[in-house]
Amino acid sequence: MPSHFELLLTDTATAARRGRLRTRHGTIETPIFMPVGTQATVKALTPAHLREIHAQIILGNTYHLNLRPGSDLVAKLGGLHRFMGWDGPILTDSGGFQVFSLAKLRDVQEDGIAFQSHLDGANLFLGPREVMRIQQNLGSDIAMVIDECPPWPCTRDEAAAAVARSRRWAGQCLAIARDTGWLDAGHHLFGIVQGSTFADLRAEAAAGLRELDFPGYAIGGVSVGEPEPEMLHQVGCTAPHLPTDRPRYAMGLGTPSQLLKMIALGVDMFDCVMPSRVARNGLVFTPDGPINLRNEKFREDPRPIVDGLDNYCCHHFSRAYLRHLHVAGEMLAGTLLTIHNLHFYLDLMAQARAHLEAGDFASWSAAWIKRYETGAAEKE
RNA sequence: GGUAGGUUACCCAAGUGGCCAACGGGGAUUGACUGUAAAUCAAUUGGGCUCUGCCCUUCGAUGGUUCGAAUCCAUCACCUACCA
Repeated sequence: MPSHFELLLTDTATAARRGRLRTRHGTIETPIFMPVGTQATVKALTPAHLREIHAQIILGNTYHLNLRPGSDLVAKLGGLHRFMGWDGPILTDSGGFQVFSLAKLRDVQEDGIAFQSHLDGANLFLGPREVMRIQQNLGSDIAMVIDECPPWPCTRDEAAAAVARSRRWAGQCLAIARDTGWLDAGHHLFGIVQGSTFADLRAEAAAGLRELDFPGYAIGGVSVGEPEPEMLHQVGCTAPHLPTDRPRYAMGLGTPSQLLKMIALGVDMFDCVMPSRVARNGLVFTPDGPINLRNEKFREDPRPIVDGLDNYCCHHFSRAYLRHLHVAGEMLAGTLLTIHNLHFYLDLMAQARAHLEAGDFASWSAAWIKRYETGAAEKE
């Protein structure tokens, strides 16, 4: 299979990579963070905002969009890009994670997963055939295979079963993508490595997917409640088993410092609801750690969240004003703080790319992480 | 001047003899948030401590009844409505 991924360089001191991925809607420079837009919107932002903070690619969600408004409707209206007014690349998650997050409404069967809609209780079924049809309807630039994402902790038998099932489903998804001309048309399909906390199962899962030859590979089954060291360990022992000439995507992660640590482990792509969700809850990121703008100490703080950071929020507004908006329940707070947090993440990735090119990624990253985790922001 | 009702913690507001430092809201303070059922959720909100409990001070003010009062009685202050 022709690769649309170009590995520009690999760091000498770490396993970090600088890459470039071509999609139907544009080229993505990696490492990259992808803002999450589950329901055909990155909550609180317009596509214009996303452009302004230099978002390269965003996420959508198969499960949610198929439930509402329905993928047939989206297809009828010209596909997800036109529907939501975003002409950049879109990656759609398959809904496998919803098996985990909506566990009470789930029944994992051999050829797919039976869900009960969290909206109205209607029965819904997602298998390889369904998720591929939905993602084709949506017109995803990068589709994800459907996988089984077991909770943490889980037994070795459960993890092994999830790996086997996920591998089988991955093969079926890939066959559909090939047979329908989806891949030839320039769309991508990523396989997902499961295996929970069992390194050998993850190696086995990676090998199995590698045989199938995917355009890209994701590390799944993380950010499901496990402690951070465990999460980093699993990412670290999965990445080396993935082909170097394909993009690697750690699903659902992470904090700013976690991102840098995972870049050093050889991961190229990330997505996480954290920056957008916590923004709406008043938490914002700074180079000195996160701060909770709701805190009384920011009541009269005239400074921007991050002095000198080049985004609309930091250019125009004080912490005192942003705190006021949030405390008063004004919806503009969600917009401005989301702009800041996502830009902070995207800017961090841009810095990482620059330092990879400059050859000083390791030292820069170590210093950045040290400053961030020292938590000077909280000690002011 | 008369009659009736009212005065509870930052605000609103339950509670009419012991299970009351006092329900419930709001506000405030703090925390959580990792492939989004989240503009959500949780804790705290009289003071002190040797803090899964104990002590002190509080329900307009003062005095009283009672083993025991936010709850009953008396007087006073203020608020509201109606009558003069």
